[in-house]
Amino acid sequence: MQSSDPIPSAAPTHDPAETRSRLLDAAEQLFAEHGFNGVSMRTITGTAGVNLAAAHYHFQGKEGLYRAVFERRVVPMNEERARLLQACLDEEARTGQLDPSAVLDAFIGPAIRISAAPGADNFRRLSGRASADPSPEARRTIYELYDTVAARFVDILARACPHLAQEDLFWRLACIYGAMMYVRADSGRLQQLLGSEYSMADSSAAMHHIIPVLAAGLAVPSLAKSRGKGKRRSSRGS
Amino acid sequence: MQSSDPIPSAAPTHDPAETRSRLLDAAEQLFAEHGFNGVSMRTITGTAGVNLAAAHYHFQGKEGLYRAVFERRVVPMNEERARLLQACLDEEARTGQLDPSAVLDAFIGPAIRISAAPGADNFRRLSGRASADPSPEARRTIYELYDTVAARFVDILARACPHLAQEDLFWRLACIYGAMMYVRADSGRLQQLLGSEYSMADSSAAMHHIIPVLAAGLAVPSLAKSRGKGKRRSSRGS
DNA sequence: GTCTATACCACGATAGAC
DNA sequence: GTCTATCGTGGTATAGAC
Repeated sequence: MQSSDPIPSAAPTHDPAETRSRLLDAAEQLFAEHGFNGVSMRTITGTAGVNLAAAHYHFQGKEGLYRAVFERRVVPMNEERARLLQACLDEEARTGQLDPSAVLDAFIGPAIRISAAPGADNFRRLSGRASADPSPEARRTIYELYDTVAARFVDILARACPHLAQEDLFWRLACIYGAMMYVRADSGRLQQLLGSEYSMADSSAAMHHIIPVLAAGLAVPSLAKSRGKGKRRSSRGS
Repeated sequence: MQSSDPIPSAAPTHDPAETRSRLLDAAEQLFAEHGFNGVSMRTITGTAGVNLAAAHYHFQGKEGLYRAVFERRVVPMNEERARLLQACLDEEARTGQLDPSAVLDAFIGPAIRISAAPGADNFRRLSGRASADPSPEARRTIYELYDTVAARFVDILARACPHLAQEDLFWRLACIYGAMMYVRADSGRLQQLLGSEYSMADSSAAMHHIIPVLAAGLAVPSLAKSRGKGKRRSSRGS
């Protein structure tokens, strides 16, 4: 090649990809340990060995960095969720049956097994806490990343549980989401209370124990006080 | 009165009790909305109409104020929990039976119904988030307030579920705590996903739906891979 | 396009006047 | 018991070097 270099990343002062990933790794760890508002950009950039303003250049500030930390992990996780949910639907097309346990597995599994990805253990705790932790604005930002697949999950789960009214579904999902987030957040509270050494980082144990318990909760008959009707889908008139 | 005033609280510049409660109310609301690190002492004192340094005088800083917000609500809540748990034990002494549902009710009920107390609705969300939200140090501080009664609950629940190994108990408690905290934290996520208007602030609906679901989860037989033994207390070999 | 140096205002905390 | 002044540090923004 001659003087005018058509390859933009041929010889940058520093490697941008390296700078970005160093920032993401440091931010992931520190956000997980101290929460969004509990860490300073100066601490993150110091840990990453990157200049403060360079972080602003790449991520447009703290919120942008926070969001980028999530995007890196959530995008592949969503793909796995979508794939497993589709497998449930395929199974339904074949057998005419939709197993609530399989649907739970397709949604919770990727969220729990994420700690198996290299370096993602910090993200597991971070994402568990993020569902409640930050300010409403920050939560919305994160929720957006999950929205499409989460809505799909809720829809399929509702189909798998035709005995449940919308009201039932709401509260059972509270138990499902609550358990999933509590395990991901891994506060250490139960180890402390039980004086035991079981670890929530053990994703296969988590799945083995939690899915059947949540499935048993889903199997409980409707508890909706069906005054008038109050049942689910279709003509949900007032 | 002449120059030296022997009565300390006769005519203070402002009423200390008023100052304290105004600060607690403002802090409770703002901490619930934005988290510990998401609010400034200046915002809290500004909302309360109290001077910044006066807040430091009364609560020794931000952490002290945070802890005081919890103490005000948790102490009476613990008393109710202890009372209801004792009722479970009395019932057991009479009938020889310990109902897991009743034990769940005794522990979760006071935590959910707390939003019925005047002004405590903010605290419900705050306490739900606090289980994961703040830094580890701040979490320890809060956990201490719950410790005694929580340990008692775990113990009684274990007795009510003799079919469960310690390992089972660990994961079922994760579901129980997860659901309880998720309902208290009330992130608005499920309303958004379901497009429905059910409110987690409705404590009687929450109890009506959640207790039977969690109880069904407790009723699931042991899932512990009892290799060797792994079972719980005494010598209930596999 | 990538990064460094630096300046800005708000924060939590404290000392000392009233 | 309450307030003012002040200090070190936080997130953010910009100017300009490479």
